[in-house]
Amino acid sequence: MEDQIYIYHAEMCKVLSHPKRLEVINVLRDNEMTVGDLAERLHLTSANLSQHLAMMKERRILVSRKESNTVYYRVNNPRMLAAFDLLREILFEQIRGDAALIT
Amino acid sequence: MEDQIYIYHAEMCKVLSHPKRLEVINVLRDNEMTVGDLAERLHLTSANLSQHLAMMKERRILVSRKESNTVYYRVNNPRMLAAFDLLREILFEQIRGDAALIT
DNA sequence: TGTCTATATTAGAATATTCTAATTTACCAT
DNA sequence: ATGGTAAATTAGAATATTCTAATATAGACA
Repeated sequence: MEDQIYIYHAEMCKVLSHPKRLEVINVLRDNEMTVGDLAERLHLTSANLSQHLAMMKERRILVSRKESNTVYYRVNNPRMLAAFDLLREILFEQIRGDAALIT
Repeated sequence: MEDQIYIYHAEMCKVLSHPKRLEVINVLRDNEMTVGDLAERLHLTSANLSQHLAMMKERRILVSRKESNTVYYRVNNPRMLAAFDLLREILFEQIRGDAALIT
């Protein structure tokens, strides 16, 4: 069903609709990182971050690998970064437009 | 602040995180439409649709024009359609990958 | 003015999301 | 085995989102 695609699409957007989850994507843009390092970088508790990561992994935005005790996460698909960047550019364009109105 | 960009970005994604709002974007891809026609097409009450439209207009995903009694909505920026299409393609790619695993 | 039609707004109940704190699991080292 | 460390899971309170139903607004026209 066509409806189902909209539901998947919406679910994907929902995962992207949290500032910290977006920051995870951006920080993992070209490096994998451990949960601990990410938690420190984003100022999140590792419990809370684990929840965000699980959600992103479930939607296959991220993948992980385990090395002994620590888990490394990375972005699964570079096209997701392209989508991230495109939306961000649209936002910048809007903000630039607003600034121009004020001046 | 850099944080503020993530917040804006997340808010934009939140608006995109509802199947009916995504359907609005797709249906308005190359036509403007009245609230009534959209409501019928999407099987929504016009009250509920109005709420979705107001939200999308506030984030400038949509713009409207009024002609006497009726209001026409359209997509504000074609790049938003590009972002829509890109994410949708990533989803299709994922789903194709899943299907391949099953076969 | 009064009425009709199209859209918007508001209030509130049902549901979903988010964070914190506590517990659990997995793996390593002694 | 025991203890230590990294990450994941669970429960639950606080907050946010969504829909429905009722009301309000704006414009057309008799």
